Order: sequence, then C-alpha cells, then structure tokens
Amino acid sequence: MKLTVKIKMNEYLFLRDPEESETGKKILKHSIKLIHSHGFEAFTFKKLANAAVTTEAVVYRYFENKHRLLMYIVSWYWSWQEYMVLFHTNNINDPEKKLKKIIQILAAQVKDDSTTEHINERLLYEIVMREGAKAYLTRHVTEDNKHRLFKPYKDLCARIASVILECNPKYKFPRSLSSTIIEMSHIQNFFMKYLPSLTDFGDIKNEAATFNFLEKLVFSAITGNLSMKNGGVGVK
Amino acid sequence: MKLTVKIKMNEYLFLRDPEESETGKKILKHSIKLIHSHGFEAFTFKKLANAAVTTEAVVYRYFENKHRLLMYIVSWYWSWQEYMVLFHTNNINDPEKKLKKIIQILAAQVKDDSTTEHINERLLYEIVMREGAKAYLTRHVTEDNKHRLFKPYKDLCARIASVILECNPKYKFPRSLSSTIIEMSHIQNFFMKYLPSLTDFGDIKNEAATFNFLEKLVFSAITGNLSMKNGGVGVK
DNA sequence: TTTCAAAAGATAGCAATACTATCTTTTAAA
DNA sequence: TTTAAAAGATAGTATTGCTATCTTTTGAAA
Repeated sequence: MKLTVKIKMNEYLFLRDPEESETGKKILKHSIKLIHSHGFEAFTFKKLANAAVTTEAVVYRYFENKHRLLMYIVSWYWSWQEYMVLFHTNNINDPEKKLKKIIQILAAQVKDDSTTEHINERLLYEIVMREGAKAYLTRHVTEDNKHRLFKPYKDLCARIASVILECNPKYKFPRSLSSTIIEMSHIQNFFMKYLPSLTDFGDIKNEAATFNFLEKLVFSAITGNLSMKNGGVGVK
Repeated sequence: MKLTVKIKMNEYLFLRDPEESETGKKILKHSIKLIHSHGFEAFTFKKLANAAVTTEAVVYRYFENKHRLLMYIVSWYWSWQEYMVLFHTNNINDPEKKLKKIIQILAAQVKDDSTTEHINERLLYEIVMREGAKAYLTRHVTEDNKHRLFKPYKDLCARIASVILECNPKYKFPRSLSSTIIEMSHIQNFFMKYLPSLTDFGDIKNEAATFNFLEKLVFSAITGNLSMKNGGVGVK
C-alpha cells in the first residue's frame, strides 16, 4: 500500500502552488536541501534556481521572497507534525498515554523520509530546529499572523493543549505548556547538539534525553501536585 | 550615590572596544535604537553610521559585521541579567525564595533604563526578546562557541541551575530546566504580545502571567510531583 | 489539428547591502 | 613638539533581492 500525504497549504504562502508542477516540486526539494546545507541567511533564490536547474525569475513566480518560502516549508512541517500526532495517537484513549506519545513524537529527531516524494523530512526537521524561530521572529509577525500563516503551528499547539486539559481539566496554562513543549523539544535538541552545557545531556546526545526531561516537566506540572493544597505559590 | 556598572566583554566580540570612546558609545546607543525600531534584518551599518553621525568605515573599525554587533549587545544583556540576579538575590538564603526571585527577574518586561548611560535596557530587553535567538541560530554557532561568545548566557544558565540544585539536589535536569526558564520567559512574553493564542494570557498581557506559569512549572518539576507535602515552595 | 493561454526560459537592469581600501585630517598623550 | 591612533571622507566591488520584458515551450480545449 502506498499512500501519499498531501498537505493543503495557506494560499498566502505562495504565488503559484509549488505542489502543482514538477518545477514547483523541484524548487521545494532543492530549497530544503540548500537551506539545510547553507543556512537560511546564505540561501538565495539565485542559488536555488541553479540547484533546481531553472531561473531566478521562475522561482519568484512561485514565492514572493525567501522568507515566504521558509514560512511555507516550516508550515508544512507543523502540519505534518500534527498529522503525525494524530496518526500515532489515534487509537490511544488514556489522555496521559496520549500526551506521553505526543512528547515522544515532538522530541524525536526525525530520521526517516517517507511521507512524501519531494520533501525530505529529516532535513526539514533540522531546518525547523535551526531556522524555525525565524519564521515568527520578524517585524511582520502581526501581518503574517493576520494572513493566518501561523495556523498550522497554532493548530498543533491547540491540539496538544486539549490533551493537556483532558489529563487535568483544572490545569491553568494548557496552551503555554503546549507551546513550551513544542519550542523546547527543538531548542533542547539544538542546545544538546551545539551548546551542550545549556543542557544536562552533553554526553548522552540523543532525543531520549530531551524526552525524559520534557515528560517529567510536563507531568509534574499537570498532575496537580501544587494544585492547590499549597496555599503559597499560587496566584489565585 | 551614583554607581556605574561596567561589564567586561569578550574581546572577540569587537575589533575596537566601543566602551572606550565616545564614538563607540554612540555606535552602541544608536545600534540599540535602530535594531529596536527597524529589526535586525533591516538594520545596516550605513544606517547606523548616519544615525550616530559617523561613517560606515568607522563602524566597521569597531565591529566586524552586524551579527557580531548583535552578539555584543545580546551578551551585554545576559551579563547584565546575571548581575541583576546576583544583586537582587544576594541577601536571600532560602534557595526556593531565591529561585522564585530569579524567575521574577527573568519574566519581567524590563522597564527602566538606569544601569548605564548609553545603553537603554528597556529597548535592549525587547531586542533580546525578538532577536536574541538569532545570536545562536547560525551556521557558525560552533565557531562562536569556541571563542566563548556564549559565556554570559551560559554563566547565567549555570547560576540558575545551581540554585535549582540547592532547592533539590536530586533533580536530574537543572541545566535544561534553567535554559527552559531563560528561553521561555522571553518566548512566552513574545507570544503573549504577538501570537497570544499560543499562550493562556491573551487578555492579561502582562509579565505576571508568564511569571505565574513558569513559577508553577519550575516548582512542580523540582519538588517532585509525588512528594507534595511541601508547603514551603511558596514564597508568599 | 489548430490555437492559444499559461508556464517556463532567457536576459537585462537596478538600488541596496555588505563589505574593503586608501588617503587625509583631527586628537590627545608622551 | 612629535607622532601614532582614531576618525573622516571617498571610492569601489561583488552580491543580493528584487522587477521587467521578451521569447519559447507545452498541454489542453475548440
């Protein structure tokens, strides 16, 4: 059985849908390769055009600029992650088991490249780890947000938040905890790799470490230990 | 009494020490203003030279490039934050009170501009919130790290980690928890401001929200969710 | 089979960016 | 008074981030 996953992307992300043509797919494929190998700053549409054996003008017909292209592939990644979460937790009823599985998926360093033909998920994972924050760390966040460009990220965040609430309906910060899980699963893995003294896993260097850290962090937060018998810490 | 704080910066960060001349200080001052108002991407040495009423060539004699200048001001910020933490927790013996105070300092949106003449800490805070991650999200992290450019950040992280260990010597992830506090205090504030649905504070919009979230998160993590007899977490 | 619009290809051009280089003038300490 | 370091002035260059326009290819409807 061979299934292909096609993710419907926000139309503001592109000028011409890259999934609808061979040239478009080549552009996506090589943009992932190039951003991965050179980094987003050094990545240009000229280099991309050369790699994809087309011209700069053609690339500009698909994407307004390189930031939009980054937004596209980062959004694709979050949609794909949400799909992964959905797929792998589908049959789990116990919300705590579900949440644990979600943390596992997020903290894992993606290894296989199987969902789609022209998108290498392993490279994409590393791009999002290293460049993902640049999608929202701009002067035009608010405008981009109005165009709903962050919807995939928000959807994933909301989905995890709802599982958190299933675990403990009284927990006060489901969405902040959710975005913390999402962000920290990448950031801790990044630190582990490049700035290991900011973590406790310098010698271990695998995603189990990040998973262990986050799992404990999340479950101690939501199992309500502080919840409210302790008068002190609380904000009411 | 008027005290001035002078932070000793890593010599790899600059070509000529900007703190040692009026021109240098003007460059620092206007770089903070400009990066704050235009964002790091749109910020150029030409614009900086114009603002500081000097020439591009002079700016290049102080800083190799704009990324190094960003590293400089971000490093300055972390050193200053560590100083703040030291200063405000100096007299606190109870490690839990101390940790609570630290979270308060980190989660606070800096308002006053008092430590130094030519550096506006409030603007700097916002720069670090919006652009700080770009200091390490580069292709040359490893090289920069070899030059110890991240030392201020690491020092702060290590200091907080040691307080965490004081609170609970058996806690397994003091440094990861520490970097999580540091990162999330900025990220949650950023989300609160620009992407509020990623937090639970859309309507509140103040740093107390981030503080409350982080405080609960941290203390439930280190007090161990099973041993919840401790009422002492609370500092009222 | 023709035809015709959309996509791709090929060039050209332009203002801004991120530098480097060099020469002159100012300044301030020895 | 000298002199070296800093600042100022100016010029130049390769690259970037686009826009524009004209031509050729292609594939699907008439």
